[in-house]
Amino acid sequence: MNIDTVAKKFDVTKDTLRYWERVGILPTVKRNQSGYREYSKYDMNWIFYIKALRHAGMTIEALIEFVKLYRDDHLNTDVRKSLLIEQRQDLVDKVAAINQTLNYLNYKIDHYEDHTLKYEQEKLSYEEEN
Amino acid sequence: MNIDTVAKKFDVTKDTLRYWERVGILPTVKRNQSGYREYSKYDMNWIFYIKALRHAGMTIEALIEFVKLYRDDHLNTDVRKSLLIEQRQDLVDKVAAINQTLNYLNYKIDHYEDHTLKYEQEKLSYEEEN
DNA sequence: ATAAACCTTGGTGTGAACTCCAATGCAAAT
DNA sequence: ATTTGCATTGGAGTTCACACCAAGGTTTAT
Repeated sequence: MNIDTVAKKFDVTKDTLRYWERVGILPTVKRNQSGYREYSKYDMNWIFYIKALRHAGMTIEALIEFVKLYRDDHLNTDVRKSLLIEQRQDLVDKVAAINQTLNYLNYKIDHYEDHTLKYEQEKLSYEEEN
Repeated sequence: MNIDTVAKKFDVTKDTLRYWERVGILPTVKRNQSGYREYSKYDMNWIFYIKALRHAGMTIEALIEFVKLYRDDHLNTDVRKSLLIEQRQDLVDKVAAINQTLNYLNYKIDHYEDHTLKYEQEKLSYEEEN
């Protein structure tokens, strides 16, 4: 598949695909005889995955670190698997953080009419030590 | 509370606090007789909230929109409450998106040893149409 | 065979969200 | 009273993650 087709398939720009490859979070894509990129299924799996992780808020920097390790041929499947587990933990943490904000919002919404309570709640929301 | 204390309390830089105020997502902070900012409890509630929403991926742009509406004195509590509910929905959507990526990761991890299956799964993960 | 429509690269530009800096004023310490 | 330190502002600089552009080669259409 050529770059334009892939870009449309995954709803990213061609520039983004070239950028991701250039900084090393996409593998080096095979070229045809005239130098055009030919994306394989393997490449597209990475595109799918990277797009999802970017969408979840992972930085390019973090992804570079991850794929550098992940694609290291010296690693066995166990180590690689544990990298995935680490990555999963990052996402779980992210969800937990957002859920905390959601709790805060839920409380605010539920007690909106009661302004005294609201004040007390907001006080509690970030002051645990005192 | 002065700017340095507040910055440390919420783990943001002083520059960021001034920036947030300048673009309008923090209320105009009261000054003491020598022009120094004096943060109130009310201000700090906003700092807490904005930090959480930024952390959850809300853009400054979106926050400007939100607070402009929210702080509009002409609004009654019902409208303001519905703004919070909208905001909550945004976060719920965000969590849902990350959870989808988590499902993908979970599958990858669970079937890591079986490379054939892995390939099939990755194929399925983004190809629903065909 | 010429034009239109792709692809390539290297490099520059852009917008968001800070981050830093210089000049200046106030405040606390010695 | 002078040094040290923290505050202020306006404005310039930085980083991230692309987006855009020009110059050139290739493929497809007419």
